[in-house]
Amino acid sequence: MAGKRARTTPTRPTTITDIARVAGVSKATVSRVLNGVGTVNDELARRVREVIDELGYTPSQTARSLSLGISRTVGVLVPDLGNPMFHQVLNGFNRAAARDGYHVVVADSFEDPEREAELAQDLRDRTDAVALFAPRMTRISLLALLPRVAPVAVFNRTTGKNAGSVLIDYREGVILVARHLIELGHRRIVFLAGPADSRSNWEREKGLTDLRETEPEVEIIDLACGHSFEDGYNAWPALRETGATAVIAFNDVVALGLLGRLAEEKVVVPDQMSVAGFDDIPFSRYSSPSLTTMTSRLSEIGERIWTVLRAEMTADPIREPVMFSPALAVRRSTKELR
Amino acid sequence: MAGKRARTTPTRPTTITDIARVAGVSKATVSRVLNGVGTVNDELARRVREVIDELGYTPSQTARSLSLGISRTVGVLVPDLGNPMFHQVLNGFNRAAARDGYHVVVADSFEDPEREAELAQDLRDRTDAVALFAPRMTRISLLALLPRVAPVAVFNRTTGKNAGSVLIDYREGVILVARHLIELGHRRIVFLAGPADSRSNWEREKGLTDLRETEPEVEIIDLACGHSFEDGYNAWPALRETGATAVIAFNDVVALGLLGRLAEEKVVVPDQMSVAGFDDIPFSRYSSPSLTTMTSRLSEIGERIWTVLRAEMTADPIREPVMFSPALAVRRSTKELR
DNA sequence: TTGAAAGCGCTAACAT
DNA sequence: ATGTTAGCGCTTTCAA
Repeated sequence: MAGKRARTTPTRPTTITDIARVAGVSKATVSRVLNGVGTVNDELARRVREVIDELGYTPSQTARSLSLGISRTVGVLVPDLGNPMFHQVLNGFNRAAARDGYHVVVADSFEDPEREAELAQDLRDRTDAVALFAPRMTRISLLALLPRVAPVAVFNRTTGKNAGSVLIDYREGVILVARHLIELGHRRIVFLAGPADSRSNWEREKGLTDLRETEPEVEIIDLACGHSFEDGYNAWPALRETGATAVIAFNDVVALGLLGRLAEEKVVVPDQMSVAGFDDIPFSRYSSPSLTTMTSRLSEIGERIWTVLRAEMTADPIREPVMFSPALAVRRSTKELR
Repeated sequence: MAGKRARTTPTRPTTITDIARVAGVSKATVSRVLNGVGTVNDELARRVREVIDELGYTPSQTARSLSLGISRTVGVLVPDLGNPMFHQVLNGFNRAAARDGYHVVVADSFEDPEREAELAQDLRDRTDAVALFAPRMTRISLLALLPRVAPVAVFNRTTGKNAGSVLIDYREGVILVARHLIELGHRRIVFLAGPADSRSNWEREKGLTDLRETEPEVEIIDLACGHSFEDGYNAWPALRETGATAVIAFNDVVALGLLGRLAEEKVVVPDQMSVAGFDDIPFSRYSSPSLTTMTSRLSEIGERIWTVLRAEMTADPIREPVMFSPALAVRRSTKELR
């Protein structure tokens, strides 16, 4: 006889076998009781349930998943759980998944493109599908990863129809924001750029490039910045240099960081400087002044990502990119140039 | 012959058996190559790796976990991923777990106490251990859950030594904040209370009760509020009624929501009203004015939760509650009463 | 209605 | 150094 058990370490305390033994029935019966299938004699069922309660047994989802071939769980890879924008999306996603009886587990890659592929893979190897939220990895890596983790849906990245994708039209968004500023009379506008390698920054840049064509009298200045509060806070010296009267921040977090700095520097917003952001995170309503920003229905987007991911799990996936058009939320941080 | 396969639905495309077959070796050899154990002939190993690459194979973590009895993955249950405070902790936890070669998956209960037990259970049934972050469930439910999900560590809840626990000393924290305000000359202070059933709110209340004893000349008024931006924003009318000159918010999120409202109402902070928060979330540095708050080294706390959870997985757990003392971060939102 | 047993994909003990 | 095989905990087919 070869092949004893492999078990390196702890194994679960109570298994279905224990329940079966104590209740004096077969594992099959316990399984049937557990899953409510095949008519089981009431008396037997009762006894089984009693034993289960008594021993405090819960089935191993790992074994169950292996046996069934599915787990009814999906994974989401997020580059930065700290970004409120992702919560909103995650929220909608979670809700929609729950409606379909799916559990959601989240992994944070902490903005490390190197780890993303491995984490996505690992997540996928324990779940039925994965959603990648704006991964930082290069397009090459992304395209290489996609087939290995299918079914997969991607948020805010294009996939060349190699996976479902849901995107926010940042190009349109930045134009909306910029036009708003232009209508207010601003002629020298700074764009505080985000991570150079991110698609969402790239799209904003494209929108601005278009705009420079159609609005030649307006000066739109690019300033490298970043994506955090601190980046916004630190952007002030360079911003002042430009003599701009309005600024479009890469996102709300950056805008809010900048707002904090401007307050310290006694630069009055919006009187001396108009500031706009992107994403409409919850706090942007409560900052002082409240923040003009590009808004999109993030939680609806999350629900849509679920729909797309769900379709990926079926025979006919939705490969046409789903594009969401943003809108402008005008609040107190922008004002007519006097 | 009975018992065909169970498979309801998809099964993984390539398995270790495929690799073994194509490479012309046994599954054991493939496994050895995969895990770098037992000396495998270089030539064979090379061939195996080639086939693996070619077929784009990655091992099923589910099968691996079942066989090994462990997954080197732990779960974290969070009541609200939207609360920045949890990220900070999660951050430290993740980092520490990664150092020990563990993966972390997160589940969000969306503040629903009903779902917490089930989610925790499910999480546990796919991982080696779980960390419960300030669960909303009642103490009874918590104590009932603990043995069922062990190894388990709990953040910001007491467990009566039925599990490892790490706590922030909010009692001490609120006293620190209140004393600061008292020293500034404030004699009528409002506390915007959080969720009535949460331990962390309860602890703050206790601290204030103590304080009312030792500082009889100071009036500390309790106002039911909540934990969100909106709750803080909406607290204004009731707050004004009291005629207080200083306010301690349940947390930074509430304080920030209030700050937004005060700005709208043209109540100048800190000149007309001092405002303090709890948690020191990243944004509290950048608000205008920056927020005086109770700070604790959240990411260090996260690391400590990992240590405690790790110990729970061994023969001698750390059952003595680990208490973190908070400190005061004085910033611009509080000022001497003139 | 119930039980026996095969098999999900993997690991490791054992034999060679 | 490599292969054979039992077994991890579960589900489901098949037989009774």
